[in-house]
Amino acid sequence: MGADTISRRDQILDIAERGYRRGGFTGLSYRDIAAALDMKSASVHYHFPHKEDLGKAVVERYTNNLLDALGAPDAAAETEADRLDRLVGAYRAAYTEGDSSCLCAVLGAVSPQLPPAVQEAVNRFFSRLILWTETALSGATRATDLTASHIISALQGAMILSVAMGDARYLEEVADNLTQKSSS
Amino acid sequence: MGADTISRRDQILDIAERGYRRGGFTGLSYRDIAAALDMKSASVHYHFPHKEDLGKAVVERYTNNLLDALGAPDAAAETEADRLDRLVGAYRAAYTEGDSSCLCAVLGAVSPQLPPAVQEAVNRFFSRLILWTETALSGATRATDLTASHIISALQGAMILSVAMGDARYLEEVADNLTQKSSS
DNA sequence: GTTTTAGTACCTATCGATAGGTAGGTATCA
DNA sequence: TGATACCTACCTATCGATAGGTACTAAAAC
Repeated sequence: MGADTISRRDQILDIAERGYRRGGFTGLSYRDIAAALDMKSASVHYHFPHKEDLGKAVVERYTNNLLDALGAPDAAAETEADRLDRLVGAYRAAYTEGDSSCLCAVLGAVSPQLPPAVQEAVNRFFSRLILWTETALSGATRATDLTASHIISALQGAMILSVAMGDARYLEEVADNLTQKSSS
Repeated sequence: MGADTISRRDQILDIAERGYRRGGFTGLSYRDIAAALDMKSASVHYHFPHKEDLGKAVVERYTNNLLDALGAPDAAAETEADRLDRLVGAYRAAYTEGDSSCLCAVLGAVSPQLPPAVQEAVNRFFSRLILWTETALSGATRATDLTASHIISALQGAMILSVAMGDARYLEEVADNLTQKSSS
């Protein structure tokens, strides 16, 4: 397959990511995915034999994409405020992309009910994101006195609030609040 | 039925609340509820004809219970810090009760996929909670400079983080952070 | 006082639909 | 030939919901 063509596997992951973010793990079936791609559900099984495989792959890809987008948490040429801006920007972008919640908030909220591999992948998402944030904010410039847990919680919660209320302003307000704190 | 006996209707609501908080709206079936109460699913339909009816009733009861527990947001004999403590305490208690997320965060995260009446009830939960918080913090003593949206977002997000990570410390940390801010 | 009615609260049986998954098959290509 | 990537057909299981039924009770009607 060409470099410019999205593989079928990635197409499935795209649909699944969007579907899980909108409706949760049980809210999207293999048949839904198949229909969206004009194929049959057995073919989805070909790429991902069990739903747990798919869920895990979706979360891992989402995790890697986010951390790639965030970049290094300790690059010498930037401030903590720069990094915090990038984190907040990633959340804004994720909301804008589909008016939906963060994948791992949706899944994490019902974590104990998830298949084990998916649960572990969600756990790793948060561990890595919190570590990134702690590292990003551990420099000398004290961009904010809020902890990494607090920032991630606020962003995740604000995203859900905006989805629940159908209004981006809640996330915007919290995002501004977090980044303006870094200016004060 | 006696005042000390829980009605069948309330038993169903209890099971549904717990089930939805743990597994989301699609994660709990009428048959699950029936099995938990040693009855048949048609009997659940007797009390709540459609799943939408049940979802709405669960959210409304949850909303009323929380706001009752929070009490008046503007009683003269207390400080803003008292009220913030009460809000944070309610979240702590909710987590402790079942190691699960806030009902309306779980539902709100996938709000557009919910039946309309459930979605509206979730919307009303957040509207009322934010209004309560704004009112509680609108006195002269400036207990915190965080907005109501920020506080609710942080608490909701932290609760989900604790569920996802299987560790109460995340919620504890954010809760302490919010209430210690009010002391400074 | 007895019978009828209406309401409550459950049940059995069933429907159509959906869901994860499997076995066996076909077509293509290197 | 083997690998890849799809398909048909089917399985078991589950789900929201419905129709018709039973049992009980209190109140109304006779």
